[in-house]
Amino acid sequence: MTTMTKKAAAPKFERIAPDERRARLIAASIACLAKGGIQGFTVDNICHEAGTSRGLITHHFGSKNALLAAAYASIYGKVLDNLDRAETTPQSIDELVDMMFADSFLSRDYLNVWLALWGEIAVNPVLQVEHRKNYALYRERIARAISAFARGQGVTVDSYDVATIVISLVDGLWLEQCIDQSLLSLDRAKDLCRRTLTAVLSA
Amino acid sequence: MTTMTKKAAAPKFERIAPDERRARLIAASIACLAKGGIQGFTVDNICHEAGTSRGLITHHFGSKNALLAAAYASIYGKVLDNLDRAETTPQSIDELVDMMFADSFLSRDYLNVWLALWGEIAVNPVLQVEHRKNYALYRERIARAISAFARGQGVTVDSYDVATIVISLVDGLWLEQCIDQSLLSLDRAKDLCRRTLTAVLSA
DNA sequence: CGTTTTACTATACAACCGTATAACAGTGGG
DNA sequence: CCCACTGTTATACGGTTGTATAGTAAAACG
Repeated sequence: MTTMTKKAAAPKFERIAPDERRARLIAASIACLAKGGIQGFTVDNICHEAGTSRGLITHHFGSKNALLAAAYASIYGKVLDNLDRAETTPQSIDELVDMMFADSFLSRDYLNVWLALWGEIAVNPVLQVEHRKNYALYRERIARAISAFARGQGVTVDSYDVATIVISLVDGLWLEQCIDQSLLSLDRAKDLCRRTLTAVLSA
Repeated sequence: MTTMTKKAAAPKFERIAPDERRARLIAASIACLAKGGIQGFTVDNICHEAGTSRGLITHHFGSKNALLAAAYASIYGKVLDNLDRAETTPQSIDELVDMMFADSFLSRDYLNVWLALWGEIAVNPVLQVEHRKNYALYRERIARAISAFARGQGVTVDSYDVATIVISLVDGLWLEQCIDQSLLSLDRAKDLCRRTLTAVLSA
């Protein structure tokens, strides 16, 4: 009664464009994955993190699993975008290494998300499809950069092999740093990567 | 009535030594992790896989999480044992590589277990402790093998750096093979590892 | 053979899981 | 200004979660 004056009656919820809402739910999903791994990826957690009610996941994505796939696509998309945005072909080993680690600035939380997703990919067909698509693009780009760089140096390499080595190495280093950050700093990881790349490319 | 003859009255359950029962529950846990990742690691799944009732996990381990830690310890213990059992110091790059991949014969299922556990380590303090302990021992042993091998070749290296590189590379290669087995065969993984090791050790 | 111990089963429990459903409310078109 | 549309909430649902509890049964000990 007391507040019953006709004063614009504060809206009971925020109504925003579907795309924007989807983006927020994806962001919340990533936050949940970072905090609690795949087990933290629950409807309750996500919607609480996003500040919405539980119904929106179904409404905007159809299912929780579809949201997971969308989140994965979003993350990988950002990585690929960063790779595309990177200027030209790397002119030095250092630039090549920086390119490989361009996304790791996103901190430990971000790495935990990858780890959580990787564990799920192996047992989740929908994620598997999403992964395959993106990984192929990723390796393609890394291989191209390596190929261009090697050509500039007058060296010939099987760029796909080298790309696989470097990607695996970086993933492995991330893994270690992510699991126990006292073992490895970003600088040391870059250093080890540089060292390996130098050796492999000059062999 | 018909079967009411006093014929030793088949026992209603199998009563075995606690150690043996724990081992079986751990084996069942690993099977569940392989099949469904960390989300497949549930009391119901594990006990059904082990052929027991649900009460035994609490009885023998105290909690599900303690069982998970025990399973991780068991897996890592097997890896370390295999490493110890390996003859002497590797005499060639090939032997070194074989040593690194000695456990991967345990197939894709086995790799899925690692992946599931890795994703959990980052967010599970109990697993984190277990991991740190075992990883230190693992790297120690790999570094020692590399050091001994390098000495035999008359090369001097920072064996810990090289160990970190190799372990990361192998983990990364496992990762890829595990996520999408169409990308990488064991032979090719070994080959890439051999190539990297050769390059790094001769630099 | 009777007693004690404890491995084991069965069940109960509250909390949480993902999704389906219905009602509500903000927005744009007429 | 009213209506249709749909983004949003609230709730209900059956099923599953991990653990605590109570009772059963098998083996060990005297």
